[in-house]
Formats: sequence, C-alpha cells, structure tokens
Amino acid sequence: MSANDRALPEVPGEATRARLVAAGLELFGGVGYEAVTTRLLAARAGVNQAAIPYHFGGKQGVYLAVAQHLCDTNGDRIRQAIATARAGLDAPDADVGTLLADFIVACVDIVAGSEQGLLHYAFFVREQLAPSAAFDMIFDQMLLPVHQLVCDLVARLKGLPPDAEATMLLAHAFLAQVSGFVTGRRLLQRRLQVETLDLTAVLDTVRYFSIAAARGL
Amino acid sequence: MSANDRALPEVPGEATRARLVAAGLELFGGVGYEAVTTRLLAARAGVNQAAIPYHFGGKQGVYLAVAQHLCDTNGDRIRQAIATARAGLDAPDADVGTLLADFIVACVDIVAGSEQGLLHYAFFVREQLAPSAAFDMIFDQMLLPVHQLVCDLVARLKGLPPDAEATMLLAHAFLAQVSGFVTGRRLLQRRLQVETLDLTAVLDTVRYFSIAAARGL
DNA sequence: TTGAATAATTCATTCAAATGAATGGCAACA
DNA sequence: TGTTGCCATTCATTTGAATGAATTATTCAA
Repeated sequence: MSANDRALPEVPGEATRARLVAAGLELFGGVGYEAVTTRLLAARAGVNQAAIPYHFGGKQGVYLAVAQHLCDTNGDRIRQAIATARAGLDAPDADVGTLLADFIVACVDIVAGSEQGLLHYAFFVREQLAPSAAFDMIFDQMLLPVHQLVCDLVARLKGLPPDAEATMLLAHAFLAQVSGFVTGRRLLQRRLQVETLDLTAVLDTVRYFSIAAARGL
Repeated sequence: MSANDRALPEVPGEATRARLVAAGLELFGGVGYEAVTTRLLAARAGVNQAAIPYHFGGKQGVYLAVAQHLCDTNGDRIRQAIATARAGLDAPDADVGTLLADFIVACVDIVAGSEQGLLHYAFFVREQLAPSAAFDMIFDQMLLPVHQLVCDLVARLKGLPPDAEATMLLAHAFLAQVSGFVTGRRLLQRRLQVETLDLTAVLDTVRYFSIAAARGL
C-alpha cells in the first residue's frame, strides 16, 4: 500500500477495459447502440474484438460500463455544482435567482463545454428517447439530484412546495436550456455559420436568460 | 382530375408506401435507424419485406421518405403557427412577448401534444445527434423557418438585429423548451409519478415561463 | 534473486444467427 | 396480353460471440 499505487504499471486488463469504455463513450454517444459494431468498437479502442466478451461479457456490458463511467465522471462535477448551489441556498440573504442561473450555467458548461461533454449528454439523450437498463442508473445518479435541486431553487424563488407539479414543470423549463443547447447545437452552428459554438457567448446567454426568467416569474 | 382524386381506390402501390412510411415514422423515431430491421419494418407495416427495395430502393429510401413526410405533415402546422405570429408582428400595437410565448407554446403543443408528435420530434433529435442526408431537409423546411421567426420576435423585443449572434442565442434559449419537454419527458414522468404528462399543465408552464423570460429580458 | 508453474490476457480464426437485398413466380387489372 | 404490384424463398454479408492457441503477467518455492 505505497503512496503510488496508481503508478504506470496498472493491472493488465485495466488498460483494455479503459480503452473500450473510452471508445464506447465516443461511439455510443455519437451514433447509438445498434450502429456500433463490436468490430468498430474494438478497432477504435485498439484492442482485439474478443476482449469485449472477455472483459464485459458482451457488447451490452460495455454499454453499461460506459453508462456507469459516465455517471461517475460527470457525477463529480454535477455534485460539486449542486453542493455550491445548496450552500448558497443556506445563506440567509440568498439571491435565489442568481443561484439558479449559476447552476443552470454550470450544467450547460459541463455538458456543452467540451466535445467530451457533448458526447456524454448525447448518450443521455438517446437513453431518454429509448430507455434501456442504463436509464435507471442515469436517472438516480444524475438527473434526479439535478432536478431536485432546481425544484428546491424554484420552490424557494416562488414560495411553492418543492414537490408540487407546478414547481417541477418550472424547474424543467429552466433545465430545458441544457438539452436545448446540446440537441440543438447543430441548428445553432448553421445559423451562426460557425463550426464550433462560442462557449462564452452561450454561457452568457444562458445566464442572462435564466436570470431574466427568474426575475419575471 | 375530378374533385375526389383522394377517393378510397388509391393508386395500388400507394397504400403500401403509406404503410411503410407510417411504420417507419414510428420505428425510426422510437429506436433509431440501425435498430430498425427491414423485417420489423415490413411486419409493422403489414407488408412484404420485398416491398422496401421495390418501392423505396432500400431501407434508406424509406428513411428519407419518412423524413420528407414528416416535414410535409408537421410543416403545415408549423407554417400556420409562423403565419399567425408574423401577422401579430405586423400589427402596430403588437405585444411581442405574448406573441413569442404563444409561438413557443404552439411549437411545444405540436411536438408534445400527441404520441405522434413525440415520435416525430424524436426523429429530429436523432438527426441532430448524428445528421444524415435527411438533416438538410429538416433544417431547411422546419428548423430554419422556426428559428428565423423566433429571432425576429426576439429582435423586436430587445431592439437587436435579427441576425446578430446575441439574438440567435436568445432565440435558442426560448426554443430550448421544445426539446426540453420532449427529450426530458421521461425524467418529468418519473418525477411526477405519472405515465402521461398533463399537456395542459405543460403548455401553461411553457407560456408562463416564456412570458416571464420575455418580460425579464 | 531465480525460474518454473500457474493464472490471466490477447489474438487470429471460426461459427451460427441476423440483416438487407435480390430473384423469380403469381395475381390483379387494364 | 402486358404491366404493375405482391409474395415466398434465397443469397451474400455482416454481426456478436465462441474457440483454442499464443503470449504475458503473477506467484511462490528454492
């Protein structure tokens, strides 16, 4: 149990598993489960095709491992953003509208701030369009905590119960921006005639819009 | 060219084509292109598998026909909503915020108002996640006119040029609700513990939120 | 520290099942 | 009778997974 347990010589299969998960993240999010062949997956990961059944029991095993990895990785950043917002909410003089806007911005940043994040969220979107065994995992670990927090913020803002239907729907309207700027980003790219969106401009807009909505409620 | 060209005895192959397109609409939107086998597609349509290459040249032909049908069908309702909004915009005493909110509500209604509409939009979302030859069609006929209108509304509301980046991003924030209430509807269903969303409550929320945002800008 | 013995992993190859499309016969209708 | 659409069957590929040999890592007695 030395301090450098995480030195370069990992346990052997770990590298292969990690490469498959990384390749799966990219491919499953990009084109969907059925469109990814085990040959393509193995080639992209730079491993032999037989490594898929060997390490994960099959293609679906890779998919679930990708979902779990995705929840683990993004979960950290999401939990941090949630903690920040909740800390702000505990303060007596909390500016709830700003807290809400900051949190929505943080979510959009996590999701749209990198090519990686976009692929991650594409994975989520596909799961929502056609849920599989991975959906429960994603719901419990990612969607639910986020939605609950936004409900709490909206509830405080409007003086509503956090679990009321109206609260949840309003929370959803705020959170819609996250999916809007991801699933709709190709539309936006064409309209703006750019290859890549200006993240700063997007985040500024999200903040401005969220604060405007919070103020107007 | 009698008045009842659309009488029951259609031209023979038409029924088969229509059934395939209808089945394709349901399946492609529901599970994605690759997940739909020609056998399943034919079975769902109640036609022989060979009808696919015969009538559409292949599976992809059905897919493109579905995309076109989708643009035609929804295009009518969308164009109507756009026309209504533009008429309102031409009035001298136009309440732009309300026009904007009404249009967003109309879009959400078209998309989320029926199981059919949800499948249609799922098709769009998949095309945005991984664009194919159908994306240009969808962009030109559906996305672009809608986005342009919302840009015009936002431009009027804020006194910005309709083609400025800030305008387009703000327009996108309003339109995000459409994707948010569709791609996120399973999250919402779980949170509300219902099988089907209450459309009226959703549309009321969208209107309320849109007006609030427009007022707060 | 050796150095076999053992376990774990990788690999080229193969297999059965599936998938999309083609084929040729058949029926309906002009 | 000739054209058009429909159908059962078949075909060549592709797909996910299995197989067993080859290779690499780990263990542990000497």
